[in-house]
Amino acid sequence: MVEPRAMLDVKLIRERPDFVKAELAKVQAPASLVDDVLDADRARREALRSLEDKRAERTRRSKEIGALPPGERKSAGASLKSLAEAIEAGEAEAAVAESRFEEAMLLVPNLPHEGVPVGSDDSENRVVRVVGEQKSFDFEPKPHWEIGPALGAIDFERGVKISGSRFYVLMGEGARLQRAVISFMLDLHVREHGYVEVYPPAMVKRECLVGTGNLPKFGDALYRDAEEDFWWVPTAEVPVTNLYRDEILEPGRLPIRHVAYSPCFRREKMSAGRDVRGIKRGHQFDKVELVKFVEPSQSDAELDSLLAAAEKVCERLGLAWRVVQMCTGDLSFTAAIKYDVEVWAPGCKEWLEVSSCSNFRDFQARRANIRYRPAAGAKPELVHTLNGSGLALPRVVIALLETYQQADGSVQLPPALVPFFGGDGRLSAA
RNA sequence: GGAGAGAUGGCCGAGUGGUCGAAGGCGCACGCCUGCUAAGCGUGUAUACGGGUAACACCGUAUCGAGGGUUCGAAUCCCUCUCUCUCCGCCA
Repeated sequence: MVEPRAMLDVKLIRERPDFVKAELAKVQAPASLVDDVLDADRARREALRSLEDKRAERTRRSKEIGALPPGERKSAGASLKSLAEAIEAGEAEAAVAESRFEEAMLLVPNLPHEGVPVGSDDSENRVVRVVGEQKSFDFEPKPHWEIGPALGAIDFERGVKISGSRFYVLMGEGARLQRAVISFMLDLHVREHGYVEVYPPAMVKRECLVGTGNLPKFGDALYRDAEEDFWWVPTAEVPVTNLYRDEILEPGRLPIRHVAYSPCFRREKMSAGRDVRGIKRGHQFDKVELVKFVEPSQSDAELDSLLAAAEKVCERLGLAWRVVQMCTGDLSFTAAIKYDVEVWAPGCKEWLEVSSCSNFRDFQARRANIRYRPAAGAKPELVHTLNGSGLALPRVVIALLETYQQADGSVQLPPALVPFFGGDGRLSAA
C-alpha cells in the first residue's frame, strides 16, 4: 500500500478547508492547492472503499473454498475469476488516485506559525535586533575579493579555470582559515551547546529530499547523478533530518540536537547573474548546520535556543550581526517561522545571510515519517524539526577578512579563532 | 568487480499454496501471588489507511526487504531489484 505523504494533515484540509486557504493566502499560496487536494482525496477514498469491499468479499469466499474438500476447490474457485479481475482493475484505479492525491499534498506549503507577522514580501520582514559594533576604519576597507587574492588566500582565476564560474579556490592561509572556522564552530556547539556531532553523506537518495521539502518542487536547484538516484545535498539539513526517517523514537530520546559540517551544492539557477563577485554565492560551499528533533510543546523554545546558538558564533567572532524575522510572505516553502542571522561585511558593505533558523513544526516530520512515543505504550506522534546554520562558511570568511583587515593589507583574526588557526592568528602576504 | 549465503513482528526464531498478522522464546506493560532483593502465574504487547464513535469500543483493507508475475487464494511458487553477511580481487 502506498504510504500517503503529506506536508499538512489531510484531516485539517478536509475539515477546515477555509481556514487552510486563509492561512495559505498569508504565504502567497493559491487556494486552488486546497481544492486540488480535496478533489484528489475524495476520488482516492472512493476508489479505496470500493476496492476494499471487493477484497473483503474475495477473502471471505476464498476462505470458504479453503474449507472445502480439495477436489471441490477448483470448480468453486472458477466462479471467483471475474471478481479477481475486478480487483485488479480496482487496484490500478486506486493507485492512480493515490498518486494524484500525494502529488497534490506535496505541493502544499507549510502554514505559518501564529506569531509570524503577516506581510506580502521581504520588504515587510522585521529587523528584530542589531548587535555588535559595525567596525569603523581609518582607511577605506576593501572588499574580500581584493583582500583574498592579495593575501594569496583566494584564487578566483584558477577556480574558474578548473570548474567554471561560481567556483573559487582557497589557498594557503585562506584554506586554513576556513578549516579553523569550521573547527571553532563545531567545538562551540558540541562543547558548550550540547549538540551531537554528525558527519553525514553529501549524496542522498531522492526520498530524503522529499522528506525535507526540497522535492518535488525545487528540483531545479539541485545537482544529481545522471545514472543513479544520487543527489548532492544543498545543505546538511537534508541528510541529518533524514537520519530518523521512518523511525519511532522511544520515550526519553527527545530532544535530539545534531551539529553537522558538510559541503553543500546548489545550482543557483534562480540567481543567475547575481552575486557573481567574490565568494558570497558559489555552487559549492561549506556549512555547519544545526538540526533538532523535539516534542511539539518544546519547539518554540527550541527555536529561541537555536537562534541563540547561531548568534553566539557571531558574538565570539566579534562580528556585527542582526536578526531579521521573515514575514509570512517571505517564509520558505517548509518553514512555519523563520529568523535570518546576517553579519555585517564592511568591505562590500552588505549584511550577509549566514543562517536561517526555522521551526518546521511537523511539516518535515510528516513527509519524512519521523515520530516519537510520548510514553511507553503510547501512540506515536510526529516530532517537530528545526534547523539553522551555525553558520554558513564562505560568508563568515568574508566577514572575517573584511572586518579584521589592517591598513597594511594583513588580517588579524579575533582571539576565539587563534587557537584553531595557529600562530599569532595573522594572515599576511607571503 | 567475482563467488556464495541470507532478508519474517522491539529482538531471537518457526513457518513451502488456504482458517497466518503470522507458533515459540526474549524483552516490555498491567494484574495476581510471594515476600526479600529474585522467581512464579495470568493477561496484553505493530503500523498505516478507510469506515465507525462525543470519545472509546468495534469493523474492513494493507504490510513477512522492495517491485512485478502465477493463482479463486501467496510469508510460502516464479522473475527483477535493493540491502546485509562471508570469501577472493582492488583500493583512499
